[in-house]
Amino acid sequence: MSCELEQKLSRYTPLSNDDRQELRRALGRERTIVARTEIPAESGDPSAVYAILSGWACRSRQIGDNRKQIVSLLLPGDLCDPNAFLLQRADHTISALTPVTVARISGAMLREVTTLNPSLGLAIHREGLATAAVQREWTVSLGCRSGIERLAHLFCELHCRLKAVGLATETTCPFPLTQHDLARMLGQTSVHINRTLQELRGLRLVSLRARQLTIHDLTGLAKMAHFNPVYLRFTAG
Amino acid sequence: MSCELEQKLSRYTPLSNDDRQELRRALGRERTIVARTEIPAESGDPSAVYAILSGWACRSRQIGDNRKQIVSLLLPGDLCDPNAFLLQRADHTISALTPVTVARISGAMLREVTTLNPSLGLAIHREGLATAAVQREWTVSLGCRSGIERLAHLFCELHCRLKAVGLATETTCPFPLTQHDLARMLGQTSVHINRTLQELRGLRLVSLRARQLTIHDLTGLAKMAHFNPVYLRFTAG
DNA sequence: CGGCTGGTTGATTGGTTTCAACAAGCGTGG
DNA sequence: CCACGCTTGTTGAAACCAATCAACCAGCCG
Repeated sequence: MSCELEQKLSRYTPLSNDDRQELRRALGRERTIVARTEIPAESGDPSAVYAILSGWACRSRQIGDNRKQIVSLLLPGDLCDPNAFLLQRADHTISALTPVTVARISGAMLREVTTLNPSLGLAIHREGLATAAVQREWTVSLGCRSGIERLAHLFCELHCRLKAVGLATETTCPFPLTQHDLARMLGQTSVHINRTLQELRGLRLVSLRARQLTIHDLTGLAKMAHFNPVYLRFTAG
Repeated sequence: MSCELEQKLSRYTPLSNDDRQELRRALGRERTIVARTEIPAESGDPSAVYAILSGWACRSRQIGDNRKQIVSLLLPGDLCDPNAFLLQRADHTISALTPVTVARISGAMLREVTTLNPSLGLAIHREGLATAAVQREWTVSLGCRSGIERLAHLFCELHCRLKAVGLATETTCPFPLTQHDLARMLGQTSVHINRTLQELRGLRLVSLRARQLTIHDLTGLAKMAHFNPVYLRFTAG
């Protein structure tokens, strides 16, 4: 169970040993990206995807000269289609927030594996649905959650996603994002993120120190965030 | 060219007469939904999708008792997967904003048609990519565009999408949304939408009367909105 | 040590919400 | 037919949340 992708996909539908072996076979060309640099588009194969093996990355979009919005976070076990940005290379980038390792899955390999192993195909399809649901939920957060609710919701989402791939305990998870990153994700300034963070700490809900998030009251946090994990589509277990 | 879906898909990749015929064959069970009511989930076939034949609909998400966010708009020619909300029926609904007619495409039919007609498969795949890009762009708008920029961007997006299916002229398009709808889309109150709308009119960029949008200065509007249509993935023509 | 990044704090400004009232359009029923 | 209610749009004043600007602190690393 070394591979987070394998672990995550098995949370969408049960995978046999054969499925798991095929998945490993599909992973090619591993590469490392240094923190705070852009992950270059895969030239040649427009239907290839990257699997994030370790580290955190993000999709972001620049508006004008001094505005930048992080539109999604990519965690270990996530799939990202760089083809989605082939057409818009000018203004949409995927970049590493920490040191990141990725493995390429070619379009041909993807088709081969998903037709030979329907369970894998189903799991990958559900992964796509979950990704879309996360994106919608970010829209909801930005559209109608208050500052403190947004932050609470993000913490719930990330804790849940990381726990699904074995990278979080019941109460803690790694949290390499800076307050500036959080600000660009949640549509606020880092100054205000800072104050909101203090408020959450004051309410004894979470604390964030030394790149680690500790959740003191998950129920309270979820309630404040109006967080309902069903949209992430993980099955129990 | 009566069907908007056909017209839209042909904007992603050229379609042969056979492709078009197959697409028509795939459309089943047409049904009508009255304005301001929910479109019920398709029970039974979780991989079936709906094609919007006419009218405007939206996906929306309720938070608490009095907050509601419209997360996406569904226009004629759009596909929507009601399976995406099977798992979260409680809090995510698709509802008609105007009278709407939809046609069901069963999961089996979808697979059959896309394997027999690769061009159709490609076009539908690209449609999915474009939908995801639109969702990301809404995230960007809510995250870092000002009130007036958001409204300008939405107008550009909708005009472009409607023009792609032949429902808009160079300068006008139907616009059945109320200011309250706009507010729930753009994360603001209808009062503020009202004032922003007046500002856009004052700048001679657009006017909105009698359920019709008139764009007086598309270049100016796009500039104000930081609108770049490439993300919609329509090919020229 | 110096310089850098990331975090913290305070004072001020400003964009939006909220609340409240009112006008216009429209379909319905007395 | 007009009255009535309902939805949609419009306007003003006050309150508030978050941005801005600016300064400062802590930790880290070359």
